[in-house]
Amino acid sequence: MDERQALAAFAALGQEHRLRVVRALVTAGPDGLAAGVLADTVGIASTNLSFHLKELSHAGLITSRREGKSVIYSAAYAGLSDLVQFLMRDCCQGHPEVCNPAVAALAACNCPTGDTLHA
Amino acid sequence: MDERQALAAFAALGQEHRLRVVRALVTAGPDGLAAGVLADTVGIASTNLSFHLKELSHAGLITSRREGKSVIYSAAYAGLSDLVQFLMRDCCQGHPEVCNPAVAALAACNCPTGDTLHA
DNA sequence: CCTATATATCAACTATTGTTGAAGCGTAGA
DNA sequence: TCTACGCTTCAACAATAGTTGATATATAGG
Repeated sequence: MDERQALAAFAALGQEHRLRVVRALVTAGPDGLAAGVLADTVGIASTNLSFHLKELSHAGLITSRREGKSVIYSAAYAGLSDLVQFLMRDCCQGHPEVCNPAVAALAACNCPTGDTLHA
Repeated sequence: MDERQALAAFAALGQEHRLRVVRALVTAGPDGLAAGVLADTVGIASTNLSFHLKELSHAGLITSRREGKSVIYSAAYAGLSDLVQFLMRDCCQGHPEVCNPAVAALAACNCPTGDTLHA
């Protein structure tokens, strides 16, 4: 991930409605949620949601697939991961014993194992 | 961390100059960097940098201390950690075996151990 | 106490971003 | 093929954020 992508991703997350969308999708898991459900969850007009979904998609934070009349959105876990990596890269000039917060970040997800999703 | 703080933090990181400041400080480690050095590193006027530093400080992403004539800024590792935690909280509805990206995020920092910095 | 250095604040301007309503496309079922 | 539904696109407006230059505060040294 380069700076331009990271900027797009952080800017995308720095907006109330978009952050709620991403959190809803992260919670929902790989099955995702339909655009209509998201509009209700977040509480905005569908026309406005569309704008934000495009923004998030562009930033690589969500993906979409059509399913009948609905469009289903889901979190792009690899994109989220890359973003955190970008932020923490080169931390403490190669003395990571002081940059433990990433450990805490991991703990929040309670992920015991796994290696399939990250590109 | 609540939504308001997370929004402030992500919005802060979604700006070219502020993202560069944070990355420079994350790289620098706990010793931090003087405002003047940051202005040169990032390539903006000091008056403009001040504005961005206030924004980052407000968002809980950096801290500052005075040292002689200079003001030294450093990354708030706990704040960064909280932010990632907020984003990943409740992921996959309690089925974390699918949300492994946080593992990758951790790997980026190569932190073997540590528990002192996170509040 | 005066000057130089380092950083912060303020007010004005400019640029960017978010919201809304109207209209358009794709899919499903009658 | 006609109608209904779900979602997206477009153009206009409203709101917010970033930059700049002038001015102010704090510290250190002469």
